Amino acid sequence: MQHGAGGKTHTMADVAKAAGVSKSTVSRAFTQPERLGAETVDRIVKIAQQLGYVPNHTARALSTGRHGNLALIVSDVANPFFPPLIRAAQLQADRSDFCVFLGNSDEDPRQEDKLIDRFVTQVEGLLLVASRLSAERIVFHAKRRPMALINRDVAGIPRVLIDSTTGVRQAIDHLADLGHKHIIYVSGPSSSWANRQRRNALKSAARLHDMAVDVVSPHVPSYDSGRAVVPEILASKATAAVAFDDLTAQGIMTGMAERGISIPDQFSVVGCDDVLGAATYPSLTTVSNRSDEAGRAGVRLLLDMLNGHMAGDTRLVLDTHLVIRNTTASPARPGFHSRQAGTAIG
Amino acid sequence: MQHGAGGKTHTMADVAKAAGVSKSTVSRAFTQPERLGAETVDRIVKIAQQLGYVPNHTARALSTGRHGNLALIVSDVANPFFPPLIRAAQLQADRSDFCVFLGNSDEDPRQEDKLIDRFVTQVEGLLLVASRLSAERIVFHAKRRPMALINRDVAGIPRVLIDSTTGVRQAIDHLADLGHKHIIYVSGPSSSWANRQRRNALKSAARLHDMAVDVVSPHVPSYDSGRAVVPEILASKATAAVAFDDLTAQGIMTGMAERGISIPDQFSVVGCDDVLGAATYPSLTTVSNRSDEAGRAGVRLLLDMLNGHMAGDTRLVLDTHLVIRNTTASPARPGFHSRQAGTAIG
DNA sequence: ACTTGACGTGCAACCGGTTGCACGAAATAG
DNA sequence: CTATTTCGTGCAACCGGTTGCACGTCAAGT
Repeated sequence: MQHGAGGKTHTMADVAKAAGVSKSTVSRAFTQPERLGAETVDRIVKIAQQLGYVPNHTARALSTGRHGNLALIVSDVANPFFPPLIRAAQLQADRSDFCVFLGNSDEDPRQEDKLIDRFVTQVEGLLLVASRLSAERIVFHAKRRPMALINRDVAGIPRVLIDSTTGVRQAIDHLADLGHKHIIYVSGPSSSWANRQRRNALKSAARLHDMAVDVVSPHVPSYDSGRAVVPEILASKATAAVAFDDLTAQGIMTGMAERGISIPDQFSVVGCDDVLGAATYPSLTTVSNRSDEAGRAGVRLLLDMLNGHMAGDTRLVLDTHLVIRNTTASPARPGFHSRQAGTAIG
Repeated sequence: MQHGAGGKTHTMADVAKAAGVSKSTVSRAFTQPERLGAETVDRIVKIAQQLGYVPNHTARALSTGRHGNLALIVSDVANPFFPPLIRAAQLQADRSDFCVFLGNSDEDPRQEDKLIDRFVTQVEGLLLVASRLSAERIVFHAKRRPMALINRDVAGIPRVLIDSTTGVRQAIDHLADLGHKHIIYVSGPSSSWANRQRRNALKSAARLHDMAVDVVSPHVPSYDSGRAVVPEILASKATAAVAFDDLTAQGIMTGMAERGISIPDQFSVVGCDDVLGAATYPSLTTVSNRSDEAGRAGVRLLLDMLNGHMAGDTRLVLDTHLVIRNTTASPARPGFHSRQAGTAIG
């Protein structure tokens, strides 16, 4: 018999019996081998191997309080912003032999509360990404377990923030250089911290260039709503649009194309988050997001806390920059040709 | 004091003391309330609520063997194919109050083995998606814990398979109807079960229509490799390409556009997996994937097993269909204009 | 040669629940 | 009115590890 062929998992007691020692000794053979006789450790390890023994994570967690698990809660797994973040967090956790629970709040604070309750007794730390919870709830949960936040700014909780401000400012500078005098911001959900930040950055940067700014707010950031707001965009005098995210921007591009409006010749578009890479055509000018770095940093922060380094009021800010591709150009000269449908190339 | 304001989690013993009963009674108040006096249950529940008591998942798991957790292991979280699947699996698990561990094998069988070892003692079931493990390893792990597979066909293990065959066949029929006589398949990784399936389906369907088939194999399915293989595609006489997945197809579209070749007027492209929605321009004709259904079904299968319904050799096949959008058209008439760069519209 | 200490290992309690069994009281049967 | 269930609850063992403390042995210290 080899490698637990029986199917059942072996326990520490099995190993102890087979090795002719006590449970404690087996336990120590794995956790503090230096305190045991070298040949004892060897024998135990070999026997354990033969038996296919794997220490029971649950039992260990119960007695030590160290689960080796952490919970990662995001608002929507399927939103392309998150997967790279999740992947990076995963990888970082893996380096410290941590397992990660994934929770999907579906943008619903109550669901988020429920998930936390379900996780809280079996993880050492919580990592909340773009949490929709109230600040009070966050603080409450933070008292139960070590916690870190990503893209949510609550004083006293260690957090890492992706700062779109720098990137958005660059975008406005870029548009100003090209000669745009009137732009429009297509905003995301009002509850989003990132949305507030982007809108504000855009407005203040535009003010420096004496640009006019319109704002249109779709219900939810998506391809469809981007496409849907195109008429509203065209109703304004803007010559360029900055969208809350790339999905929205892509929708806008499609909407424009459907009306025969050529991008960037007749209208410029800038996205945010760079989730599409250069995959659109024309390839989208956008603001980088660094979500993978955020994921990595979030986990690192959390793990540091668990190791006693009280991170206290850490506030890690990752700045962003503009990625210039092919959806921005100088505005069409007035009179050269109008933007209205019908005048476009067939 | 309310709601565990102290910060520490309360234990069952605390509740028992506060309610003047024994631990067992508190336990039963939650697990089998019908066996207790109604007012006793009420009192305990109320007190538990006041204290902010949450049953310890870990302790419960240790004594019952029921963790209420399951592990979901995918080959690459960041591949757009997976997030919808993960999301659906998540949701389905949530309905049965299950927590899900997410594992990322990064296409590496050893990493997958490692993850399973780490998970196995704290989950009730394993769900492997597009596993890169050998059949032997899969069978081995399946003996330790209930297991289900997605897009991996191992006899004896319950599995759900997304069958691209039907969709690919429809794609070929569609191209044949349009008048294409020569197509090219841009394949994915050779280790991929889906790739083998698609290539074979394509070849046999093409044979029925007397179509010529070329095959080009990129190293990894991605936007970049799609873009890179365009010269190779153009070197063949094919008038249409079927790509292993949408990312590759999108890369091809870009590569074509860069050479001034108009899609679908001068060349037709079909993707697979429908991960981009209608988000490209022109919107991509592709084969549906139903990955969300697969995720849901996988979890359901697993949960059924846990409830004693021995699923035995279940083999659930989800067929697919062609989604016709705007990247396919009749091939350019020979002589009307050539496909070569330079002749394209400015 | 006798004490002292280091070293290697075992005992048993503990982590926080669950559960088979037993026990006393109340309800029903005879 | 006693005999037998039924009902509600407590006791204590158990799940599979970890860990403080104690014990025995052997080598070094004096």
